[in-house]
Amino acid sequence: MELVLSFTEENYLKEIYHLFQESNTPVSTNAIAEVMNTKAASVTDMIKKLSAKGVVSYQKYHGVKISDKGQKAALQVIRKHRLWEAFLVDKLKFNWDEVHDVAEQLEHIKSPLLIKRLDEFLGHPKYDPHGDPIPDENGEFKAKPQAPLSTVENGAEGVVVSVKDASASFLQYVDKMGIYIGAKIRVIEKVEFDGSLEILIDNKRTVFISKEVSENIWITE
Amino acid sequence: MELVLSFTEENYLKEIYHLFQESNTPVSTNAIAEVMNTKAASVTDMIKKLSAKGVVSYQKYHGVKISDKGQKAALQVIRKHRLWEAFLVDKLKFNWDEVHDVAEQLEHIKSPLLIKRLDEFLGHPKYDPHGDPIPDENGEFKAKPQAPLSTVENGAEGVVVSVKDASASFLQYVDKMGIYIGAKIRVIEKVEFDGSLEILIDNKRTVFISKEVSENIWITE
DNA sequence: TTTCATTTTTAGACTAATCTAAAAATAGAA
DNA sequence: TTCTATTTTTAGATTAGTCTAAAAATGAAA
Ligand SMILES: [Mn+2]
Ligand SMILES: [Mn+2]
Ligand SMILES: [Mn+2]
Ligand SMILES: [Mn+2]
Repeated sequence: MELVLSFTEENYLKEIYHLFQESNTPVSTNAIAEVMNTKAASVTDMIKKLSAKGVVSYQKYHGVKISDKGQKAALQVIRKHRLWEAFLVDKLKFNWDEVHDVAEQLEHIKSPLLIKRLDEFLGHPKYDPHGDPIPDENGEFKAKPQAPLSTVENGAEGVVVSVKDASASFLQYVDKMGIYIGAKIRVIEKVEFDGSLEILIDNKRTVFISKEVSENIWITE
Repeated sequence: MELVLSFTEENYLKEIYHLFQESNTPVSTNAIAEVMNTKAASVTDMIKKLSAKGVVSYQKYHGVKISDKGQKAALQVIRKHRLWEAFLVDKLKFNWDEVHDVAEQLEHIKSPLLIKRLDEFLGHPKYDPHGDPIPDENGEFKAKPQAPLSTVENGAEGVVVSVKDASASFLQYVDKMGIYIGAKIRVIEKVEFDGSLEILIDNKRTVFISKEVSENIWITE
């Protein structure tokens, strides 16, 4: 009765976990197709397989919910992804924009001993290079209280805690702006019209960022 | 025109490389089936694919030879396998009998930067935990001159350079006998009847090993 | 409460990797 | 040189994951 998921099943489950976390309501077939870069028909097939394995519950035409069993499995994949990202940055001197694609591969390596030892080798890190929390062996984690820059008030101040887009293009842009995990940000002005922001970084540099960018940079409350 | 091999194609090619090295004659379908734990019919199918990609040359009914292109590709997989084994032992404190299965997975991770950095992180190791040489980025490597214990004369002496079986059961047995890479071995007596050996390890301990075991332990000449 | 745009599922095909069973080719013994 | 045991290939299925096109269900507007 041991749960074994394929490479592909793990990827679907991980995305379903994230989507379910965001809304706490059943996840639609189309939403999954979107993030997985596949077609709705493929998603329907996969959902049936995941449902048969008990990691999601599925009501035809009404989307999927992740089960406790599925949640546990998803969190172990996420744990591996983030531990590997930490390894790549801390030990192999990768930049934070170079790690995601490699971690997408490494997260599927099956070896409990490897993850245990990697975690020890890294000193049990609590956060990955993007500020995301690393679940422990039981799937437990604690995210720092945080809010997207896009929702804070004029004049508000905080420290960058995490970034929510791991794409190389986004992270390289963030680098160029002088923004990093731990940077001190003050919102100078929020433009009503388009939601763009003028911000002061580390009391030194003023930059303008779009609403879209500000939604992906989260600071302490 | 860039060569892309699937996970499975890489595994076939690696084994074809090893088999071709051993004999320097065309490798038979059955020989491949044996080491790949598949059936001859599956091998024939795969050989056609590898041939279409130019990594092997194939004469129907007369076996396959690996091409230069194939050799290069195989050596890069072998390089990754051995680098990961070195990482697991040197950094994550794995025993030498615990690394092979994990390395079988890790060797397929696609990221030139990862391998470059891993190699640097490990200090450009020349040999893996089993004494096998690690090819460099150009596929070049130098194995130490060595011969299997089974072929040396009575009274011969040497230092263990490598072991040729990476299975956990073999390596654990080798451990128990007190044999390791670097151990000094003297052949006390070779039994004509079954080829078994009585050997002295590090001038301290005398043990008996079968012919089969002695074929997998290689010492300096 | 009916209509219809949108979403979801089904049907049928395709590719990669595998299998079994049968046919074909090879090579060594007679 | 012929026979035949063995090896190899082909034929036809199967499974996982994907697709397109068509059918079915949903739900919100009229
Ligand atoms: Mn990531
Ligand atoms: Mn991350
Ligand atoms: Mn190995
Ligand atoms: Mn090895």
